[in-house]
Amino acid sequence: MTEGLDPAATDPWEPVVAPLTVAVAAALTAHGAAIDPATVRLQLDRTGSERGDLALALHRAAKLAGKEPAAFAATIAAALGPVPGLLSVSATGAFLNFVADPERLARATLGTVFAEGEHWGHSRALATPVCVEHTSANPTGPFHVGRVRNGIIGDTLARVLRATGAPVTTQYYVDDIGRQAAMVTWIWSKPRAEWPEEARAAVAGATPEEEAAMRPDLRYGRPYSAVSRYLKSHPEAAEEVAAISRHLEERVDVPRHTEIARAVLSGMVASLGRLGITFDEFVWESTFLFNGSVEDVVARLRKAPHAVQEANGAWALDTTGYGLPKETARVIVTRADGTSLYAVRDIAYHEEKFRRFPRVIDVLGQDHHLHAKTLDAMLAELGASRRPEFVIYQDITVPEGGRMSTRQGKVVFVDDLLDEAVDRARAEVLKRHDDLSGEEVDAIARVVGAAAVRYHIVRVALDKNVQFRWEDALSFEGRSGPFLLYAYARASSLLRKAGADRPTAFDPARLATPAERALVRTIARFPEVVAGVARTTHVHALAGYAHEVAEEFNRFYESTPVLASGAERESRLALVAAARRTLGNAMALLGLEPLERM
RNA sequence: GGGCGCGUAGCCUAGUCUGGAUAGGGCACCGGGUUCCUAACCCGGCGGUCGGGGGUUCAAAUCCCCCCGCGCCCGCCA
Repeated sequence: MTEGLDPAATDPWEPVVAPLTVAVAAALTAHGAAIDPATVRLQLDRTGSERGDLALALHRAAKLAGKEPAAFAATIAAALGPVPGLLSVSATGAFLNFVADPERLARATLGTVFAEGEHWGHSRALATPVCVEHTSANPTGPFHVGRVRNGIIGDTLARVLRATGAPVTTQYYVDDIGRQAAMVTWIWSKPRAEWPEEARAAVAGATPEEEAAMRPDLRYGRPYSAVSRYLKSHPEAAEEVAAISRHLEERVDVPRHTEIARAVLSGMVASLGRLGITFDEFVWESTFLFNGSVEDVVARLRKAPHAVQEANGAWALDTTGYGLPKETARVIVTRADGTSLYAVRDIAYHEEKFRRFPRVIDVLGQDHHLHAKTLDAMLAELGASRRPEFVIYQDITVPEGGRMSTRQGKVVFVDDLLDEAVDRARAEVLKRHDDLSGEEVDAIARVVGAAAVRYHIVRVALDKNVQFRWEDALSFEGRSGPFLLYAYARASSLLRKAGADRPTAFDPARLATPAERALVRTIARFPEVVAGVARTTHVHALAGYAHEVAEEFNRFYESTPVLASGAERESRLALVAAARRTLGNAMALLGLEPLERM
């Protein structure tokens, strides 16, 4: 679809910005401030205001030229002849303000939107294949909201990278041999009568039939916290779990282990599916143990320049030279008994990734930050030529303090949140419609509920803790997922009523009201936003942009008649179609399903 | 104790990388708007020592230093 198109040409602002930066750089250079166009572009303020669409501060350039700033700005403004795409240039104090030609921008913007359709906003800037690993929670029970932030960030990032031309493979790394998975197997392979009292209590109340009907992650996950607590005070039981772990590592058959792990994972994945999160591949940690690659990594690490053997026979790596804090510089490679640790197995996994992908991105919670640095140091020690890029996000915290924790009972499960969101959405739908079937109502409620939850989590910057509060997570107003869906549905309704699904004929001169022009300017920024998110991994910026588009569309909608308008009707319908397309494409990148009506 | 991240109105949040002109939104609260295209909306109002102090600069929410608060990490767990 976009074949043959110059990637830069798909950004409607580009035909304005490119000649402008060249012209300004030339004027500055001619007046004693030698600055190249690239620097001008970087310093150009594109936020837009009532003063203009673009602005440039000239204080530094004035200093360079040895002139008084305001006078210098006036000189430059006067020196700039007509610039293609610009309506006016003015100097205010030491600032230069530029107003883009709105008709030209409207023509370029709507034209590009219609030409590119579902690829509008996308580019082919990043051609390098990339593996995005995210979520990777242990198969021990249902997802809580804290865990799912990883999946929402990872899935959104994968969608954005695909939209910028990268072939993306998403992976979920399943730890099927560690202590956590062993705990689940340990309890479920015991007769119920031999379970610790607290574990029995955790599963009480369900008949065998009810239990069999439960989704596997819910079913097998119930005794997990009780078992975890029990093991802390019962070393003999902890030893049994450790034995299971060892057997797994030694490939001794552990009855039911794989069956349970797979079942639990299938339930967890179903839960993520409700949020639109899917994976291309599941990678089982055990494969690296069984195919000999862990053994190989261990052998190479023991011969590495900074390898040291402890008195008890354990092997470690001194990573002091890699910038890790002194206290954590000694990384254990193998235990005294010779068995491997998670960090070492993760190296085998990453070496495998790099054999297949030139670029590797890992989405990790902040609790794994040190692990990420350690992994990087160990890969360096092994002479790896490529390193993973880490996308680190902060935790979701709860009002009573600290992050969510299943074991401490400070937890909200994804399914419970989604169920509540869908229930509330259903009530909202029923308030407004009596013409829909039960299935239609349910279908809308499912989409709206999922959008509310997913948007609530992506909207916050990665490096910020998200405070979880039910009422905020379930908001259908203001800066929310349903707000986006609502604007989309309104636009869809207009086009439906006009009987024009794909209006493409428009006259830019007819889009002259402030609301129309503001909407065009916002739509035009979409490609830049997508490219920026791909570059920075700041997926929350996309959530913010989508809200802006919906907001501008709503303002336009409230202030401007479309169907009942006269000569402007066709052009306004085209603008509605462009807004709907932009919103739809942005929502697709955010993993939100559009609704034609709600 | 050491390390990483964060601190913006009653609450949540954008902007910090790349310093610029009155710090954008949302929730809550107050006041308006529907014989008209979906009021899950729009318009107006209220509300800000950008955690505190110092520094750099013509200019600091943004850069540097110190301090305070919060989250997390510092396992031969994962």
